[in-house]
Amino acid sequence: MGNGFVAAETRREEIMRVSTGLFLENGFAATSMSKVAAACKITKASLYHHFTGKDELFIACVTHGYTPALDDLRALENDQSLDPVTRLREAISVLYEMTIKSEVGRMSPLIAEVSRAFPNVARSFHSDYIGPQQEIVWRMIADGVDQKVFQPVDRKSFFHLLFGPIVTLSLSREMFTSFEDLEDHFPVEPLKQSHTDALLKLIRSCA
Amino acid sequence: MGNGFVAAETRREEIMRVSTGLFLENGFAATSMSKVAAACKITKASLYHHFTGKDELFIACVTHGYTPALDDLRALENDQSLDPVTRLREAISVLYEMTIKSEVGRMSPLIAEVSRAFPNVARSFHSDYIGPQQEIVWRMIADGVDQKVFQPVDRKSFFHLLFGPIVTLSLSREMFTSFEDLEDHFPVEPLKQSHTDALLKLIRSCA
DNA sequence: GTCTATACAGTGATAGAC
DNA sequence: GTCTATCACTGTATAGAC
Repeated sequence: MGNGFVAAETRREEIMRVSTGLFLENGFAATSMSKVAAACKITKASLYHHFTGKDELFIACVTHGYTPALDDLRALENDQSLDPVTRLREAISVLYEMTIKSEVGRMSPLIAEVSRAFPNVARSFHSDYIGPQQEIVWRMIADGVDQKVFQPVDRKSFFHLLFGPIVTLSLSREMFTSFEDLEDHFPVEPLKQSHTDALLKLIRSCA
Repeated sequence: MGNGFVAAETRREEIMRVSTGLFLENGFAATSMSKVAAACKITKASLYHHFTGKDELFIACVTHGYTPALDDLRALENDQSLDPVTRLREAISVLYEMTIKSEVGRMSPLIAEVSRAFPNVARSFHSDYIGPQQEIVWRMIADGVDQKVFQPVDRKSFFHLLFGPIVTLSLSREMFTSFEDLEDHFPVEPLKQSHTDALLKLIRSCA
C-alpha cells in the first residue's frame, strides 16, 4: 500500500472479485458456477481448478473482505487525538459504511441464505467478523466509561440498539433494491445522524 | 373462530401450511416442488394443479400470514382502556412476537433471497405488511403526542430505532440457527425489555 | 383432482488431453 | 492452468389417461 507497487491480480483473486459481484447481484443459488466461469472467461473445469466447489468459493468471497473492513475501525481505536464521544460518532459512521456499502456487509443476507446448508459460513462470519467488530467498539465504550464520559451500559442491550438499525437498513436496501424510490424510503445519512444522536443521548452521563 | 365450527382444510391450504414450514426450514432455493409434493403426499403434477409455479406458491405462503399478524396490533390500537405509554409497550411486545415468532415475520430473509427474481414479492410485502404495520404504530405515537405524553418525533428516525433492532434480532436468530447457544447470544426477552425502556426514555416528554 | 410418464434445460463436478 | 467432453442428477413444468 502506498509504496508504488501494485501486485498483479492473480486468477484466484480475479475470480473472487467477479463472483462476489455476481453473488451480490443475484444471490447464492442463482449464481451458478457456469455463470461465474463465463464472467471470468474461463471454463468451468478451470474454475474448479482454483476452487474445490461452490461453497469454498463463496466462503473465500465472504472472508476476503473481513480484514480491510475491520482495519478502518482499528485505525479509529488507535487514534489518540479523539475524545470518547467523537470516537464513538466516527465509529458509528464507519459501521454504517461497513454494513451498507462494503461487500462483506452487503453479503449478510446471503450468509443467512446459505447458513443452513453451510453452517461453517455462519460460524466464520460470526467469529471472525461480528465478534472482532464488537470487541473493538466495546473497548471504545469501556474507555468512555472509565473517563466518566459514558454511563455504564449492558453490552448486549447496547449492541442491540447500535447494530440493529444499521443491519436492518442494510437488509432493507438489499431486499427493496428494485424500488425506484429506494433513497427516499431508506436514506442513509439522515437515519445515521438521528441514530447517532439518540445513542449518545442514552449513553452520555448527564447528571 | 370460537363458534365451534372448524372449516375443513382444503388441499390448497394444506399445501401452503406444509410448504411454509419447508421454506422456513430450508430456504427458497433449497425447497423444491418435488419435496413439497412429497411432503404433501401428492405428485408434482397435482401440486402444479393447485399452484401455477413455485413463485405463486411462495407468494401465497407469504401473503397468507399478513392479516392475522396485523390483527393483534389492530386490537391493541382499539383498546380504549390503555394509556399511550402502556399501549406502546404492548405494541412493541406484539412487534417482537410478529417479527421473531410468526411465520410471516420469519419469512423476511427469504423475501430478501427472492426479491431480485420476483420483485413483486418484495412490493407486496412492503405495501401490504410493512406499510400497514407502520401506519398503526404511527397512529399510536400521534395519539401520545396529542395527549402531550410523547414528544413529537421524526417518523423515519423513530421507526429506524423501533424496527431496526427487532428485525436484526430476527435475522440473527435465523442465520445463526445452527448455534447451540443461540438463546444465550440472542435472547428475546431481556433485549425486548431494554429496547422498550430506551425507546420510552427517548420519546417521553420529561421537561 | 390425482395419477404416470416425460420433456428438457441447467446444475455441480470430474477425467484426461495438451 | 486451461481446455474439451461428459457425467449423473435435480430442477421446473407439462401432456394426457383415469
